[in-house]
Amino acid sequence: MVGAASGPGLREIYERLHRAYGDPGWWPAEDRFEILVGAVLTQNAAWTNVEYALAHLRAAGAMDAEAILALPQERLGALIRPSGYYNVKSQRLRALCQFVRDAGGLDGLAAQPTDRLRDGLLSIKGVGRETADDIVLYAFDRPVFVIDAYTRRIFSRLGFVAGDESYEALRSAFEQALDPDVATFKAYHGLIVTHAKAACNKRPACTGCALQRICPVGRGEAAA
DNA sequence: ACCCAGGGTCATA
DNA sequence: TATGACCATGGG
Repeated sequence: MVGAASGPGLREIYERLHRAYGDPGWWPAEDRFEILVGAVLTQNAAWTNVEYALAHLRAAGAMDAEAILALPQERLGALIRPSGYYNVKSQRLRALCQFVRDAGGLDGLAAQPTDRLRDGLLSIKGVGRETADDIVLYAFDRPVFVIDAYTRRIFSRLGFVAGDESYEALRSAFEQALDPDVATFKAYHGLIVTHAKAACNKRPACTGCALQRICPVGRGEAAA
């Protein structure tokens, strides 16, 4: 599964990234509920745009499930407009808030075992695997490894995975290759995104980047 | 003007 | 299972 035939392991990749970028400070949020909202709003959207939307919700006093459920759909859409897909995402936010309410609030969710929590989140229309795992890891501090497009791209170029595995297969592989430490999982995903933005998502090849010789290069280009 | 971003759903085959 | 269309804004 995961693991190049030779060379550094997942743990050493993490060390290199951490050495280069420090603690990425993920997930940036003022409180736990904001992580749930941000996880939905950031779907296929730039985080800077999500910040505008989050600021609007805070300013409107709508940073909690009941307040959001009390908003007219159109009003909610207007508040989150900068994060894109506002018609879709306003419905997804409502569904998420309804789920939180039905579970007895965030404390009710926090009392659930990880599998039940994750399955519950996945049952929400508009919450897929990555969004659910963002929430489970960053808002509820459970050791699940978040897989995203960057993770696939970087680690397939590094030769750790083929890249076309199912989400669950990939998640399972990462979780079993690492000690189940929540703080490490949180930082690791943040570091992957930080690195992708800093180097591996750009052309030409990133000279002197954190992963050095094993660093992947730009999209669609062969490794040096 | 074009490309993309911290995805997910739905219809179709 | 696996493609493709669709959703929409702001920054490079």
